[in-house]
Amino acid sequence: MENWDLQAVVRGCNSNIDEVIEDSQIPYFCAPLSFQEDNELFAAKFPQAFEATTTLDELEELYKPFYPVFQLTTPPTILTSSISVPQEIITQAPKLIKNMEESTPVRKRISRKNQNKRVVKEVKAEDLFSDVWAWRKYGQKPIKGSPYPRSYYRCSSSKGCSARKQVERSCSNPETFIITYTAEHNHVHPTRRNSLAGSTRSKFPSSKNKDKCGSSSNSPATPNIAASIEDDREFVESVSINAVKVEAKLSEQDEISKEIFLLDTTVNDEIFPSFEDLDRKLEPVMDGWFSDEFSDNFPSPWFNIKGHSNTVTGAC
DNA sequence: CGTATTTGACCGGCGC
DNA sequence: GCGCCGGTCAAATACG
Repeated sequence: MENWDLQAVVRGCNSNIDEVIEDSQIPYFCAPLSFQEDNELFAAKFPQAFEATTTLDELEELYKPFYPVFQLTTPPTILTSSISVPQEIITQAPKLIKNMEESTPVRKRISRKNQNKRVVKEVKAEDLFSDVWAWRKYGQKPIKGSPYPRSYYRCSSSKGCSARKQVERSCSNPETFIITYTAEHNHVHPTRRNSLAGSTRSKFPSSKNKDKCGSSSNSPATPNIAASIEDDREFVESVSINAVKVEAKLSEQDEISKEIFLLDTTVNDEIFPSFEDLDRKLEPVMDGWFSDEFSDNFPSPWFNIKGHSNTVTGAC
């Protein structure tokens, strides 16, 4: 435990918050946001993700056949898991994605000047993981003026995604956490999260472990290319699958929404369990922890939820 | 063994 | 120019 300057602690509290969004009821886990809410929230937080770029436009053109949802016709069509991806998509998407990566080279270090897109949220501990994105922790630093360290996460849903997330316990209200999102996701909502209950480490199925049915037609390219194609296929599928969800949510019919959401998880049941399963498994873990260890052990360890891939740990 | 997390080192921005 | 500080990297470690 470090000996922190109390004055600095007081001075540092919330000093850098550009915008605090009270969001104590993020409904991502089992009751996903309505599409409208979801989309508006996403657009508000990551406006750049909605800006058209040349390459994205090309991708959009490619994907158009897969999301009639965005030009919704009535009644909503319930797509089945037999969604197929045309060969031209499979062959062109990797090139476009590669072009996108080349046109926006990954920066080794993001200049702080470029971090103007910052969204700050203050959430309760139990809402820390109610996030549709998959995050991978890459650093933790003690912050001057705060008794709690700040954890740094990057989006692990997509390679090359520059989205970042910082999590730190609020020193003014230790029961809440301040989450700062920087940069934006360069991909659609993930079709999976790495927050699988019951397993500390998430298992993104590696490309080599994927089903061989869909890729059987692919010639035995080099492993890297094969993996890339598989990744791109997954990305394309995620677009169409999310389109199904979008359509369902726009229909404003809960039952249909549920069905289609279930369909989505069925399509991806190799990849991650349904949100219902996820919630069911997570519930006792979270309940037990927050009622016992969390209160008993705070603040040392100030926060440590084992068994969750979005684990935030730290010590003073 | 593969993948996620931890943690010390390093780098760049910024204020003095 | 120098030092502080926040953010990121990457090797080591942990874990299933």
